[in-house]
Amino acid sequence: MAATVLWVRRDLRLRDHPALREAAAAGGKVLPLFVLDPRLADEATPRRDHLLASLRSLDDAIDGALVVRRGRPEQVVAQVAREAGADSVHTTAESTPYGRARDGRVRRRLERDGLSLVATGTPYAVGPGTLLKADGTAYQVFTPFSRAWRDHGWPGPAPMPRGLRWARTVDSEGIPDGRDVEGAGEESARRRWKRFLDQHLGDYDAERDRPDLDTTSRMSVPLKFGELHPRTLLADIASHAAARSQAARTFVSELCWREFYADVLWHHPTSAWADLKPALSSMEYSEPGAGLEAWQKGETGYPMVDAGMRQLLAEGWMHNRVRMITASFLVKDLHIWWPYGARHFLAHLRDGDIASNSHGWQWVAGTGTDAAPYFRVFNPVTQGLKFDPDGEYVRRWVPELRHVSGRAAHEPWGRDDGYAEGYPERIVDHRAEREEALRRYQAARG
DNA sequence: TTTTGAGTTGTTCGA
DNA sequence: GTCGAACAACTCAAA
Repeated sequence: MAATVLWVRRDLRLRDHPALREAAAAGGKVLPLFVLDPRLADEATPRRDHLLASLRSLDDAIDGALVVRRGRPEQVVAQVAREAGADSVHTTAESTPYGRARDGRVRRRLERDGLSLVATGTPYAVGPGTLLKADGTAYQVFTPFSRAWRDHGWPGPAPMPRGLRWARTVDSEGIPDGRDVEGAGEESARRRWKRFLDQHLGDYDAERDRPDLDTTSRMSVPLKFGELHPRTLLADIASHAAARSQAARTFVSELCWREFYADVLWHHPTSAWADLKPALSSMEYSEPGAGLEAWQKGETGYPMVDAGMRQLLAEGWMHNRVRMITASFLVKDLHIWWPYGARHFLAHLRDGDIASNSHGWQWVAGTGTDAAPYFRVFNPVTQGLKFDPDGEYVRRWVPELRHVSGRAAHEPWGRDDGYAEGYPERIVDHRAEREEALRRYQAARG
């Protein structure tokens, strides 16, 4: 019997995988294919490193059955389907502008050959575009969306298919060499998740905003690559002893933010790189220059900002609270248009997700759906004192400040013990730039 | 159909 | 130190 192709993309797992189940249900062997699209795969980024490591992990888990081919998806998928003698290609639906356009091209190409592309499931508990208000339009505000999302509910995790057999009839080009990445792959993600459930979920409400404590789940990366499905996480939380706690509700709410932003992008594809709301289109921005560069390197002279930006470069990850602080600094202290910052984040984040990244930025910049009010300007010092109360996070990432003990590390200036030691002076005065930001927003609104 | 009130991850100021 | 008000505007759902 002919094989069925399972075209995997951001679903690099075996558990809770409805498209895999559908492919297996077709009756024949399943041929798992990953296409290295040169448009994405040639960029030397932390995300690519993670992708390759995760592919190796998946390939190991299925005894080397993964077929990896390089090229344009519409050509490669059709070619592999032909080689395998398949009459259908199964996949998990994608909802980003790039993914939708690509899948449309692949679908049309396959249909020309008399084959079908069958999309089952999405990387979300509730597929983007599913929830609409009573008047039939999309949600624009998080809270009503989250109520509708909870009320809608979701199915339990998909069981493993029975009698699954992998096809080994098509040659693979192999997975390109890449840096070894710690924690890539489904099993590793599951271990991290179990540890979070056992040790940290109960304190999530109290500790989630603390970048000095490594007690968040860090599930953004596994969710980005589909090493775990959010449905799995939601089911595990529902059966957890702390399921009814405020901590659990808060964690579920964070998952919902991810789903909300995917939904917004579904309805507004151009919001990936352009202001969602035209209200601030006349906003006066500063040209990115030395300020952008200092921000990117973590040399602004504001310890909390610099710690975050350096963590990003070193780890390919940044604590969510610090993402808001650093983003606010670029947009409101340096007055630089948010896509410059979003692009930098996306270039370095292992979890870089177009929907969450762009809309998180637009939330800070005040240009998005359900955006923060324009007068909400983060104070990098106050935020540091509040969420890194002992200065541990700052000292971890800004070694120049290691001799400044305690919370004083957030305000190293004006000291007579020579704090400088190579740490830059503040590139701007926050109080003055806050006023300038408010002035520009006022002018743009007028 | 229209009105009303709640919501939204912050900061600053002044009592 | 602590606390409430002010800082707008707009979406959404209930009344």
